[in-house]
Amino acid sequence: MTGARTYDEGNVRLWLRLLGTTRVIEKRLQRGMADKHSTTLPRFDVLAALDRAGEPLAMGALSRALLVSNGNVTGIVRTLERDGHVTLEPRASDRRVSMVSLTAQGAAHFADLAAAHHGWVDTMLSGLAPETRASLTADLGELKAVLSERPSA
Amino acid sequence: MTGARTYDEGNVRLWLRLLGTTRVIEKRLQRGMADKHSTTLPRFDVLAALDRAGEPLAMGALSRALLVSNGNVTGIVRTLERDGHVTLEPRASDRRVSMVSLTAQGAAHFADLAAAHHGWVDTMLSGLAPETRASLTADLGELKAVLSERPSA
DNA sequence: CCCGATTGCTTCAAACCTAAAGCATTGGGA
DNA sequence: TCCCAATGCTTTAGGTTTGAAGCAATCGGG
Repeated sequence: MTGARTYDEGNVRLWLRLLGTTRVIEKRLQRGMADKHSTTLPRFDVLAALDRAGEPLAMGALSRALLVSNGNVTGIVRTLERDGHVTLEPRASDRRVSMVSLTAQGAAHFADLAAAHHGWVDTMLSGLAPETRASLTADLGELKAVLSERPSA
Repeated sequence: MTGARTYDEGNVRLWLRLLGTTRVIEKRLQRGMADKHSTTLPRFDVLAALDRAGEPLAMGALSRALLVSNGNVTGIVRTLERDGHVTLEPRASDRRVSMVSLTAQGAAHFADLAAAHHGWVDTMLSGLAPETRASLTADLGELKAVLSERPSA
């Protein structure tokens, strides 16, 4: 006998598969960013958030959008600023707030990165059967909803 | 007109969902490990690999099992050794190799962590419909196979 | 108006992570 | 036997990440 379980083994199996596949894809993207464009995924994520917003964002808005800590964004934005991809300026109406803007150079850089990123993702996932891709996308949407309903585990 | 696409938008959408759900779960587990057990996921991963193997593992075997760099394992194992959870010893037949063993304390510690970890995962995923869980698990298996077929993007 | 709480961000210590360089050991060919 | 390439690990520099402490600016009650 294996004794009474206090948890369902199937859920752990699902989690390990989710984690495993995500890590493999993420490592390949990370490697591509480093090898072909001398940058990193976190920097790409910040540029993507700014591009998506279409307007300057506060540091706090960035950290909420990316699900990372405030201090983390400070460091990443600092290197992006050093490399000329973004500029920082206090908001006139509240000087505590630092607004981050994409420069023309940053926007052009991001366009390159996004094209490469999308191409890599497409290459990696294109071997998947269309119906598998559809059901994965739908099921992950359901999972996301389940996770939202129970915010704190 | 949007012009000819060189990639399929649906693949990127799937990737973003995969990444988003994985990050949410991972952050909660990370938080739980820190708050309830004063440890981290990478440390847990190393202990899990040793427990799973059931015998001492070389540093290189650990880094391959965890998909992380060699130097990374060096650092994590160093802190685990400092805290008395593992011991390090050169292999007699080849002194270049460092064998990592779980101590009794490390094994007991891991048992606690594993129970908590499985409980958290079970709680987070238990809201999922059984058939959704089954199809997710199966589809992720297919995705994993697809990724294995094309090792380098 | 004033002062204490709040808010937005930065700094800090500790840990994680990688690629590249370095060190020690091993093994194979001349 | 000797040497040198290959192997296993560690070190290093640079970047990512967090939580907590700290600083500056703002806001609100008295």
